[in-house]
Amino acid sequence: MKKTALSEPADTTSRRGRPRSERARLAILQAAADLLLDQGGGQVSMDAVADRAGVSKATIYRWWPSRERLALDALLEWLSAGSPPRDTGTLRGDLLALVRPWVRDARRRQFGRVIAALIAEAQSDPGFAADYRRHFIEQRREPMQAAFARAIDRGEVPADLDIEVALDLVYGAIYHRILQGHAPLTDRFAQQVVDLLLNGILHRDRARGT
Amino acid sequence: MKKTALSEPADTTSRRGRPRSERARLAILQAAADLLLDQGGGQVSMDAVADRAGVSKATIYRWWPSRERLALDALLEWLSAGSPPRDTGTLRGDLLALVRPWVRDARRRQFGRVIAALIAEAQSDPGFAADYRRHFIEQRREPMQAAFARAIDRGEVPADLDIEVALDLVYGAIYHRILQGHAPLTDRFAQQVVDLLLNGILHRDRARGT
Amino acid sequence: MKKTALSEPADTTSRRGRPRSERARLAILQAAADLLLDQGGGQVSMDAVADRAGVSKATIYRWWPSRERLALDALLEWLSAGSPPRDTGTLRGDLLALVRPWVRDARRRQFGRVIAALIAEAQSDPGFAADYRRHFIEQRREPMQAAFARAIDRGEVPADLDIEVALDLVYGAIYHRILQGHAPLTDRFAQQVVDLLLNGILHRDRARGT
Amino acid sequence: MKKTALSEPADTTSRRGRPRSERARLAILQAAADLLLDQGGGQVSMDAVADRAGVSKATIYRWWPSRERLALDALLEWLSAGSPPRDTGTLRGDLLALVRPWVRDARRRQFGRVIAALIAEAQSDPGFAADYRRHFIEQRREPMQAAFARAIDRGEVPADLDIEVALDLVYGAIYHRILQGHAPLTDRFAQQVVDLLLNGILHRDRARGT
DNA sequence: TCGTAACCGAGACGGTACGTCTGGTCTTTTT
DNA sequence: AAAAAGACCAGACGTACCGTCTCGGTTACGA
Repeated sequence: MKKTALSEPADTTSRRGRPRSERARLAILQAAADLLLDQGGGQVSMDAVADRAGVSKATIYRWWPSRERLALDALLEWLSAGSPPRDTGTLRGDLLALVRPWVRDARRRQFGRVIAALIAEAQSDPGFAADYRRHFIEQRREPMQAAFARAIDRGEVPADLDIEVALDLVYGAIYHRILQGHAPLTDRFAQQVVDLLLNGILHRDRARGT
Repeated sequence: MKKTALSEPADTTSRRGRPRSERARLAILQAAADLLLDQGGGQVSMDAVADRAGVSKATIYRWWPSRERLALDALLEWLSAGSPPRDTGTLRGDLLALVRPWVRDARRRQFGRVIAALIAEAQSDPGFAADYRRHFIEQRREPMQAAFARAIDRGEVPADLDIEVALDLVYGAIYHRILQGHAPLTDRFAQQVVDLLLNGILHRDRARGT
Repeated sequence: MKKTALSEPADTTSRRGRPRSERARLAILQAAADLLLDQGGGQVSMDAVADRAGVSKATIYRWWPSRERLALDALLEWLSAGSPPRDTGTLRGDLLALVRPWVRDARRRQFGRVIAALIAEAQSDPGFAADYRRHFIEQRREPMQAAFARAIDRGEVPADLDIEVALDLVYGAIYHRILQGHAPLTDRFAQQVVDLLLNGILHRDRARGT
Repeated sequence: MKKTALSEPADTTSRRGRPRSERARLAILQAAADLLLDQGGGQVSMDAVADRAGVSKATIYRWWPSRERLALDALLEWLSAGSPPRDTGTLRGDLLALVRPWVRDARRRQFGRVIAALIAEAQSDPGFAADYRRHFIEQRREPMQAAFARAIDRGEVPADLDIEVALDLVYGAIYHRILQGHAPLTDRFAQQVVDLLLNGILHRDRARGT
């Protein structure tokens, strides 16, 4: 299913009048995505999108309520080839399978800028925050929650583990590097994060390597 | 050390000309901090600050190159009562001593908005990003790095621990909750993060491979 | 012909998009004219005009490139009730018919200030100078040139008269009093100027009345 | 006597304290004159003069009350080599002797701009207007008034001639060309103005050459 | 001789206005 | 009905000067 977009006008079962131009819709999303990933979040002005898409500003505002909503939609369209979650048999395998593609996406062009702009907007627009969390955050947390649940079923981890906290450690660390940029975001880093979370950092009673 | 501000005129040993008005400086920082923490990052317009501080825009621009630099400076001034790092004797104690005050600061009024706005700006202004990291990120990482180093000295954790990754797990998790707002940021959460990092999440009882 | 204004959008045969608001145009010109003639040329700040007209500055700048262009346009609108040139049958009558209304206009409120400000601006803005001359200077010179031409046809003055110089004597004297203000600008003065120009100041050999 | 300047501090008979720096005074006047005649009247900002003269703004304001006063003073200093009025024996000779040097001065670099700016300022500053007229206008009218008086004594022109109007015709025409710039200001023009004024433009009974 | 009054440089300060830009809305004509 | 065009209001942006002020340092008179 392609259209998870936010631009649906409520219900659209009534079919009166001129139908919506698919050409315009795609041009707008494409222009927005280009601007997002080339110039960064701050450059997605409605004027710029309208200009680049050959579309009038009013047309954009008819379907998207704000710049950020459009940016989110464009980004979702662009990311939509999401990896289907896999069951590798071990928690470590599952986590790496989930984390690595995300790390690779996040390393792209101006991804940090885009995410940062979305987060910033989410701080002051509750409506947008809800959409953002649902489409961006929860969508990635859910498969990882399932992986943890499977690990509990397998007896790999204690049943009283607070899964939410564990998720925050994994995604938090990755987001931290994306946003703060104090150190590079590598595959090796992703692996280190997973291993540190699984094993902890304290010495064990008996010799146990990382 | 009090004045870590960004508005210092280099060195100022030459004392020619009218001296800078401390009154104006404080009024500006206060006004900026108020606006930041009351309305959120996006409301710190230069006009608003100038108006509220009873100061001319030109005076602000003489000392701060941009809105964001001013916001950062105001925030640093506001946070300046930093807790001096303590040595509690255990890594767990040290981490909690560092993390808890930060969590409490971060829970305040519109802190998330402010941080988010600063991060967003740092994405596209390298000069600002450098200042932001130096004054905001590194300043908090350093005492925690020292805590980890002490733990290694004590033999509490393996000497080959990658401290940077450990830091990212702790601060990343906290920042994640600050910014994404998907779950509350409590003292209990801070403790869970520390314990999970220290002990890992895997069962300990029996022999366990990686 | 009413609209000699400078704010015409070239040709505008294409009628796409929202049409220009005549209400805004008139409000701007009225506000500018009021400020011009009440406070004098220097007080026509764009902010003041925008404020008084209840219009955004951007709207003004869309149609007028500069404060001075706007001032000129407002003044032309205000003066537009121009006297149609008359043929009185004698050069003296024609000149007086042309000069007297101009003298009366020029005696109004802060006319000198306004003209002086326009002239000052014309010195350093060639584009504005062209408009200024075309709409302000030439518009008044042309009917007087015609009057002189008719006088030559009638044999009233020599055919080799340099009309331009004669015009400069008449209008120069009037402008001089407007701008320098060293003596009052009266109807009597206008008549003296005309008579002096017509008869010269040297004694005539034999009796010749004024 | 060289110093007709406006910057005299009242009376200055008390000679206490540091005497005024002649070096600074000259640097300021020179800088102002340079800016006036190179860039035109509008560019004589106090900051620019202070900068170019290597002097503090406060020093300028201590001796000159405003930008325009300084500009006038600088210009007078620059023009000071005034031609002493001559008696050539005929009115025509006297007028040409007075008008020609003035025309040559006026043709220089940015003279029009400078005069226009002074006139514009004089419209709204009565104090400045008085100085301007005294030093600029009257200074040039007086010798011409004397020339006309001599012509009346000689019986060259009627005793009831209104000299002020005659002066306005001559100077008005020249100023008109300086300020409006609709036609060049040549020596020939000056001569035409004088001759037209002397002889009038109407046909005479008998042949009389220009 | 030496205090002191006036000067000078530097430059920060509160202001005003500039001209530009973007966001979001509104009003037409065209499809 | 929807799209395209584009005018509109609102208001922040960063800059340039204004004229005032507070300094510290420097003359050169006059007690």
